[in-house]
Amino acid sequence: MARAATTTDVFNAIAEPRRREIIGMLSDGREHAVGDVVLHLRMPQPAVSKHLGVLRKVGVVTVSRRGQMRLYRLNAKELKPVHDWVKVYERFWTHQLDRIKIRAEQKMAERITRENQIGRDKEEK
Amino acid sequence: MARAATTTDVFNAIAEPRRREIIGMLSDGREHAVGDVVLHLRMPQPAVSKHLGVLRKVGVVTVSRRGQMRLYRLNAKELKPVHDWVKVYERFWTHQLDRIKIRAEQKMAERITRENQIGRDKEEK
DNA sequence: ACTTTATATTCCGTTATGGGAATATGTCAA
DNA sequence: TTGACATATTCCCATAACGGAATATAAAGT
Repeated sequence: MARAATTTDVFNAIAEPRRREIIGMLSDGREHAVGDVVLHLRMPQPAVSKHLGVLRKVGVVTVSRRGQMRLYRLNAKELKPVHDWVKVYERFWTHQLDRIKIRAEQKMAERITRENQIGRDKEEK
Repeated sequence: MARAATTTDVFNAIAEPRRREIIGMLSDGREHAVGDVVLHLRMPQPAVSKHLGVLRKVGVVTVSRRGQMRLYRLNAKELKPVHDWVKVYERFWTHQLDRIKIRAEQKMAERITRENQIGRDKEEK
């Protein structure tokens, strides 16, 4: 196997900086035509279409037609898995207090590890 | 050009499910030997070493040596960019109130778009 | 019917990816 | 030193990624 397809999950989809830019442009919650994105982000049209295609397959955007244009809209709830996943690590950089707690836990854990190690050493003797 | 290297930024690094698993295992803030990861996540050792290598290059983990083993520790603050980025979209799925507000904004935006469209149609006549 | 206009799709080339297997490096222990 | 152990690195493979250019589709306008 090679790499997992980008159309597989959201994490892969947002790995592309340009796709994140597109998402950012859609973050106003409004519909945007492909041409808008091309203009604002100054990307070649085929690139935009492709990236939007990826985002659509993952569900991060939805499409609707209006005349000859296609209007893309952000479906942000599909980003929730990313948020949920990374939220777990928030405590590592917020709140001095948490940081102290984490430190304490680490020290404790290390001590136990050390003691276990010593215990094992003795047994092996 | 192909894709940006995974070792380039965090978003690419966490795109790999297995790497997310490894990060998850390190989320206790303690040091873990490569062998621990191999055992707990049941991945072949070279795979683990490679993934840890990627995470280290991005700065998500740090290494230290203890005897013949290398102890990896999570450096979670490197995940903050991801958190910051995705936090922007939190409002889309939390709080009924926000959702209503967003809806209202959308309707309003659509009306304006529609009116502009009509305006343009008239001018072009 | 023909021509713009808007968007999608296809083809191609280069490059990186992740897995597996084998091998290298480095450390401890007898 | 020799050998067991822990981890890293290398090589090869199949795959898919992006970008660019060209082309296809499709809707509107004249």
